[in-house]
Amino acid sequence: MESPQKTTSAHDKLLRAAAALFYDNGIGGTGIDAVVQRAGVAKKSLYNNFTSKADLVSQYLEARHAEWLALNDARQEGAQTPRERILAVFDAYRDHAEFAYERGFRGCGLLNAAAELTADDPGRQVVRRHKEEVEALLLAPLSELLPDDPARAGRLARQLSFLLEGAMARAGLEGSSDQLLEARAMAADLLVTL
Amino acid sequence: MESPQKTTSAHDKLLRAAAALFYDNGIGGTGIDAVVQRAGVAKKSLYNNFTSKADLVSQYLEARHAEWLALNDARQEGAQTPRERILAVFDAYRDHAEFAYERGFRGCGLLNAAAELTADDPGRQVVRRHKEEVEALLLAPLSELLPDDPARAGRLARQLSFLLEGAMARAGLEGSSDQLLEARAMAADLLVTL
DNA sequence: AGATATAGGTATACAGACCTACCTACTCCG
DNA sequence: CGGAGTAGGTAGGTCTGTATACCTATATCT
Repeated sequence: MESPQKTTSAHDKLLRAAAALFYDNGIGGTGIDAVVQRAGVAKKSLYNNFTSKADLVSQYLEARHAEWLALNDARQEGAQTPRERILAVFDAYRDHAEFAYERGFRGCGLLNAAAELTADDPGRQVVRRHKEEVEALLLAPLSELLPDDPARAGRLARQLSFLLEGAMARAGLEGSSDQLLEARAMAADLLVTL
Repeated sequence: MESPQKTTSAHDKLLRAAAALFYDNGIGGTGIDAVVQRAGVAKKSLYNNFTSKADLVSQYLEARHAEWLALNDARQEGAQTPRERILAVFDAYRDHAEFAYERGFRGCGLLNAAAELTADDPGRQVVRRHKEEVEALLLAPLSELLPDDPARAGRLARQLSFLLEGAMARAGLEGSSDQLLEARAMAADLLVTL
């Protein structure tokens, strides 16, 4: 089987430790030794569960994406109208921002990672997929609201996703997640005319 | 005096080389040796002109900020109305995006650097100042357009700056600067109602 | 011209990176 | 039970990074 949870599998402990350190100090700024020390496991265990640091990074990115999806699903549960489903995406982003580790909020972990990965790194693909998925989640309700104008729905989805991304980038710079609330309010404003 | 241009001062050669390498490979991904080799300069010269790599990074960030300001000034020359002055800021960002080195476009160098710098790094302060300055450049014409509603002008400036930032972040991910054109069009749309 | 500062170039200290090796111990499973 | 797989722990190997030292050569300034 995959891993029927022995105590708390070394794999999970490593991923959790890597998540905190990668987010706080950056990927390049985090050494293998720091990860195993924080995880409280032997270095051997790391290389039993991951083929390399790049593999650990890749799984870290996937995990953060999955983490956000779960938060979004939870928010979508409570959303009824298309308009609420759009704002739920903004709420999910804000929820995700609460995942700050000890060094404080530093913006979107996926975006930060992409900024530090080289252009050909496979990890960037994960980040691109994430952003596409978010945009699709914005587009679906908009298409419902504007069934006769798909072009406008597409432009609006893109605009909202830019807004979200920009708010996240600025939030990371300032170290606060207030910008995500602002962005949500802006999105709500844009939607009242529909 | 400062440095009355001997031939092409080592300081400039180093900054130019660092700019290309930092932008293409990231700051952490760029070693001192690579910088001096590309600059065609001795390592001694680096440590004569800069106290450390951190100093080089800091001056790199300042230089990119100044570079953008120059591009913006040029664009503002041709702008007459407040509306044009706002769109000129978007144009300047697009101009700046054309500063791609051999590895292609990778988004806003300042934002990428901030993503990879730790929370307490002084370099982040430079990036914050840059973003504040951009937002101020957006706010001034909006205050002219909305002299009786400064609150709305402020919100709009912030929204436009989020739009710009988000487009830049996405553009860096995709490796293309088309998103900046989209953002300019969105901004133009938002301004027609004023 | 002579003094001072800057530059080239190589060698090197010193730390930290990623990864592997070896040995021991526990646990799972037929 | 006995063997295989996973885990802990330490040690080391190789590479790369930042920064300095030393010596020579060139350029600038009085």
